[in-house]
Amino acid sequence: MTVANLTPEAKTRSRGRPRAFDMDAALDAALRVFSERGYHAASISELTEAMGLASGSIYKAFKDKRGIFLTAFAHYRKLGRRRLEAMIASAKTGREKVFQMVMYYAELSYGEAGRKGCLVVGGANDFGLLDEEAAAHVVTAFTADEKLMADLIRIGQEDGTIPKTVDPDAAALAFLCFTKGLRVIGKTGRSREEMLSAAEAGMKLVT
Amino acid sequence: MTVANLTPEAKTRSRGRPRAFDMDAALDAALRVFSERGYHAASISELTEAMGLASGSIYKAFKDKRGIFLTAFAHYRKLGRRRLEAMIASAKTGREKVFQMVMYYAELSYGEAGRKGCLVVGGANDFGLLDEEAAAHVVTAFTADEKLMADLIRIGQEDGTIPKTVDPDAAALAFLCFTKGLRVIGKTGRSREEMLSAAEAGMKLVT
DNA sequence: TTGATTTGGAAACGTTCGTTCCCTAATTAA
DNA sequence: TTAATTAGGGAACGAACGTTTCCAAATCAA
Repeated sequence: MTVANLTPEAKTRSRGRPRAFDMDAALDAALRVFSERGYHAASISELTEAMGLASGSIYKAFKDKRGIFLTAFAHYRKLGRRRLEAMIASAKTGREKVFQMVMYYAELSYGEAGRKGCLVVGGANDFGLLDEEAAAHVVTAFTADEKLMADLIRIGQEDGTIPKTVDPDAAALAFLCFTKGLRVIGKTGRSREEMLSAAEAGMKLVT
Repeated sequence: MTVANLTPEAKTRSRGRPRAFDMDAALDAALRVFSERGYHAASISELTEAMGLASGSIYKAFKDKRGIFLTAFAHYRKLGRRRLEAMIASAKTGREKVFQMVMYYAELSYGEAGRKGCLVVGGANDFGLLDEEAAAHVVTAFTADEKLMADLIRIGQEDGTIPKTVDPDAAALAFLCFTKGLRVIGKTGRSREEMLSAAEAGMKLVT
């Protein structure tokens, strides 16, 4: 959003009063509100309080409530993807990578993180009919996850840790459902042990 | 709600003007609004229009918006459970019963029904923090599903169609996540073929 | 220094929300 | 018939919502 200009004078400070707040911290706060309360139940008052900004400032930085959400959503995806890829990179075989991905979601699906919930899953629920654009962002997020999982499965099939009889696309979609379902159930307050044993059971999908 | 009295004069009509609208039809309409829009985004105006009732009448029949939701929620559960049990009853072996249960959700997870979404999944998203009572109803619904699935798995283990090596509780929770995840992904508009192949892949959970 | 530009913040705005009130209609009990 | 009771419906209400406006503060360009 900042530094979009790539011409020679790119990094020069823009004119006018400089932004005083930390954008990432503000988005983290917005994220928290949106995922705990959902898009519609999150009010501007809650957002201003959590972000530590007056409504006028927010409306200058983002154009409206939807803009706050969409920006926070992109921020959320970026952070999540980074963490997920780090976990996957730590695994050696394809099967282990798949397991790490499942574990990533399982670890987010209990306790406080579980109760906060997933912004993408919440978005799928909040933008069913109207707002095609927001819904498209949700689809993009799901599709990226699904494709990543399919790639990991194929890696496993090449290194021999996953049977060639598995249909990578069908299994990837099944995993997508499974991991997003973990996040749904996680909102209802399950224990770490339950979620981890469900994750282990889920690995049967690549058998 | 009506006919709660079981004393001798049970079935006598209550005093005052009798209810003119069809309660089940009204709840069906409320259901549609709530699952398409979510609890918070569903306005009383939308509900009155869909239910064909004035706001005054609604507030007399249910005490408030929350009351409409809770009643519609119970109605939804009753209908769903009935359909689900019918499908399960049509299957002979435990494994086939599990498959029918998975198929039940897969068939609800594409096209129009998919876009409408699941009221229980939606409820899990809409009542995260506040409203402990509503959240408890969601937990009850999930738990019932999970228990039913665990029972079906045990049936399969007794009739020999599901390996005894499967942990029924872990697998049931995994199936719960998987089927609720189907409903989440179903909101984004997948094809019947995709969902059915995901359902088939999901059956690996009882392997 | 001056002017242009942008941010920060608080107050104010119009709208819509959930809810209540009140009057009329329909039914039972006496 | 009359009184009591409950449902139906629409108008009205206060509150909260998302948004806009306006002014002071901070920075850059000249």
